Amino acid sequence: MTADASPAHYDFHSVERRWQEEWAKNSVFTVPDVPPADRPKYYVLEMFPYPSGQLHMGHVRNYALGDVVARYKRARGFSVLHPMGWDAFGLPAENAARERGVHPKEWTLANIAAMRETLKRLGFSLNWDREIATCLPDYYGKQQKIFLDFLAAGLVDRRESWVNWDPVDHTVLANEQVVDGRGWRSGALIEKKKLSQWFLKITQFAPDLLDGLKTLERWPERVRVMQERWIGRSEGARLRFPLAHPPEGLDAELNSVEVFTTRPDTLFGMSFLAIAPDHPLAAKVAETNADAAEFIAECRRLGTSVEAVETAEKRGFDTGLKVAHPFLPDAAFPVWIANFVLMDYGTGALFGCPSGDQRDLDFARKYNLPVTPVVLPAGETADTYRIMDKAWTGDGTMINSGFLDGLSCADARKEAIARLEGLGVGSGVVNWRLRDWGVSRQRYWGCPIPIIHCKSCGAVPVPDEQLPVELPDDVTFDRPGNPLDHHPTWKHVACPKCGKPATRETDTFDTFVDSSWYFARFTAPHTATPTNKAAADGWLAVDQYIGGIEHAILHLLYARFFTKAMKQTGYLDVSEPFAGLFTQGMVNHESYKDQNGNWLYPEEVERSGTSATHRETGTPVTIGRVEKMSKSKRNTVAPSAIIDRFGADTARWFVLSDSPPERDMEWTEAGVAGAGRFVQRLFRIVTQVAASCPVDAAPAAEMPEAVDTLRRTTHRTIVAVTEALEAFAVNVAVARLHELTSALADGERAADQPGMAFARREAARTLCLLSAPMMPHLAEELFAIIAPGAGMVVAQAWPEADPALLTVTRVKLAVQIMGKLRGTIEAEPDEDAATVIARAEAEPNVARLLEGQKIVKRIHVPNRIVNFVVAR
RNA sequence: GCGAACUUGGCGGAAUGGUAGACGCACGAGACUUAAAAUCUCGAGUCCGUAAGGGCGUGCGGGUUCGAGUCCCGCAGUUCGCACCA
Repeated sequence: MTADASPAHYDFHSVERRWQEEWAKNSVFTVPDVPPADRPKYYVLEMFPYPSGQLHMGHVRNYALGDVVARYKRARGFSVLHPMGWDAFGLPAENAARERGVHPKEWTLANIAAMRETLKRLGFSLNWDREIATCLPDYYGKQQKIFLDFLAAGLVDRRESWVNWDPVDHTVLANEQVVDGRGWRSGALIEKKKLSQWFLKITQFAPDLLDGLKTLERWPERVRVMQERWIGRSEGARLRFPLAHPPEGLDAELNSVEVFTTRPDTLFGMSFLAIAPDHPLAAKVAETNADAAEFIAECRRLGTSVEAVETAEKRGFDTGLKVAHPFLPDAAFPVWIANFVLMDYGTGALFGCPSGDQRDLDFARKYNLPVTPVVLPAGETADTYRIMDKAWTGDGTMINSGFLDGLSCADARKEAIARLEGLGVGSGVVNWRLRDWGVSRQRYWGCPIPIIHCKSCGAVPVPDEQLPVELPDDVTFDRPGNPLDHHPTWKHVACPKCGKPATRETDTFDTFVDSSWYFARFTAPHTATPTNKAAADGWLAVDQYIGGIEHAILHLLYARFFTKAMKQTGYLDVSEPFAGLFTQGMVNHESYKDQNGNWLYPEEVERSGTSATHRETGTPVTIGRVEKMSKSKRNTVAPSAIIDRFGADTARWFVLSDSPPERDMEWTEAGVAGAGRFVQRLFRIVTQVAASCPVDAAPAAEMPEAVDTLRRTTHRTIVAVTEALEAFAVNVAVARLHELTSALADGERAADQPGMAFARREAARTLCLLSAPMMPHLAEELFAIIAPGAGMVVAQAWPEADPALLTVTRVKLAVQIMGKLRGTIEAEPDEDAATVIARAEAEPNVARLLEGQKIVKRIHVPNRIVNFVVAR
């Protein structure tokens, strides 16, 4: 499809390029680092992309939506910061290096260039001077500085931690890279291995991160709920169970087992103590007990696969050890190693109360451990109450519980904690599910952790003047493991403290670190320090953040943590990075398969009605599900190809048109084509108006009906589109613009009436201004034609509706009998009730149906409805 | 298992408790054309009826109300998130 030369055809290629150049030439989207004081600021940010090589439709939707907000707010008089950058570190670059021999840096920078090109063709109102790429030393060097400041502030820790180790690739894998217990790439059986790792102490901020959620009113409720659960605050008690007969040579630390419980009220129902397979005491037992060692090894193998966790039955190993009970001096309870106890939560040990916890009950039944009911539900009697196969987790009255008998569960919890504290063996505590954030990755393509390991001085921070610690370019990927480790010289340096030979840390940061502060860097991307305080304080928080729901937990939580930690270290002054969050839906597409079951690209398929055939071979094609665009299903549509065929405005208009932005949308050929037709139609109509209605056309004092109707539609549309955009209902705004377009086209029929030329120009001009956030190029082009000399659309204020044209002159009311519609009548606005009701009663169809009925009630809702209630 | 969201024509969807289906896509009829494309006009929830009009309609069952897509209770289905959290 090529643009033809006829004047009625809109040549989007040249027009779009021209306006993009015009905007760039005039730097219209440039804002200073410190927001100007004369206008309110507005910071719009979309989640920056990973430079995979090609922009996809999800990006187009995300950025089109952000651009609507940015351009709208600009028109409303805000000074808008709208930057773009690249989340440029990460594994795919290393994979490309290993598979195709391209250097990760080259690969990444080439991808960025390609994607930047496509983004620019889409005409987004981005401040390109602020572009950043996380893989450049200018960015990651500042990140190293922040890390060292966090370290000095006590927000960083180095400790041993379990990782998924791939023994073939010599690398650590993320949980999602372990499939069925094997490495996703090598297929090797994954081992659990302990490595020294750097941790960011996000748990220090757990209460702040939880409380902060309450202030995030413009976040989706479900995201807040997900984060709340992830942080996982719970109240309970910690207490120690001393070992009755500690084995010889046991560390004092292991003489007792510490347990966390939310149910200290049920302590008298205890029948065993269970520890995690990774618990230090389990390891101690395994030293001398081969069976225990075998059991632990088995648990670890199972632990790696997700399905195994789902279906694994509760299994345990009796260590033979016994513990004493703080409230029952005469009793002793067995210590089991159990596969359902998590080392990561609480203390890695629990006391089992089978009557009050389903897991404990299942475990007790399996191993014939005693079950003592301690909570009596209302309506049961102690003598006859038995626990069968369901534990009672609800409220009730304490029984079989010594000094707690007769208390409610809540009172018993308080009393139990008081007693534990009195005995000095435990206390009430708040426990958090949130764990510290391990940020070490054994990879090349990431931000180097700025630490030097010295045999005498330990882990020494790289001095500020030696920052950034740059990645060496001369690396090879011809053998497994981390290239930084194999590099002949890079890691060998002098210790900054003592000057003796030492080695650099060869781990790099988790890439989530890179994206945890980029929004702050955008406020002053060229400053020598990580942030410029005045810029950061001036622009932050981000007023509207837009991205996919897949980042609901990790990215958003880490960014919130970084903001609080950066506040503590003096980099900025806000507590929350994103005041408003919008999560947009995915872009889906039909998928296609040929007769042999191979996926086909949309452009290989010829659709006709409900069936499809292969474009070249003519063989039948199976139309599959509508699902997320993905390379593996080949159901992708490349934005650049769409821009080639239809132009940027059409692509943008379509992704904004039909579906509400928070929901998934389906990309269809017919849909884009329809959007393309609308672009052409608008162009035709507005150019026709410009040609036939004089520029100096004046409004008429007395407007004929058609003129009045068009002007009122114009002004009502201003209100409707404004409301829709404020509510993020872009699809509704699009619908209202369709309506105004049709009304404008209708105006031609009454072209000769007094004031119509003015009304049509007004409608056309308004249409340009209102559609500019969605179709900025077309809006500029048409505005230049319809409003010569008025300057660019990007320099115009958002239109204001004339209140005089928003009033209604006549209203149509529905007339109901018993709530059923029976007719409609017209009335003056706010006409008195008696007159309106009388007119309603006289409406022929209503009168007919009311014949012989007794009206018991007449309901009149002014300007809306009249409803007659009749006796039955 | 726990939690959340959603369910409206052939399709995407609209609708401060007040005329359900705006707007778009697909579809049908007509105009223009030698023809097609493009464009323009008109039509359309469904059933009965020539029509006027009427019955039924927002997943299912109940409730509140003069009036429910909208509020409340229960159920089903779909989707998403978390998942042995002591």
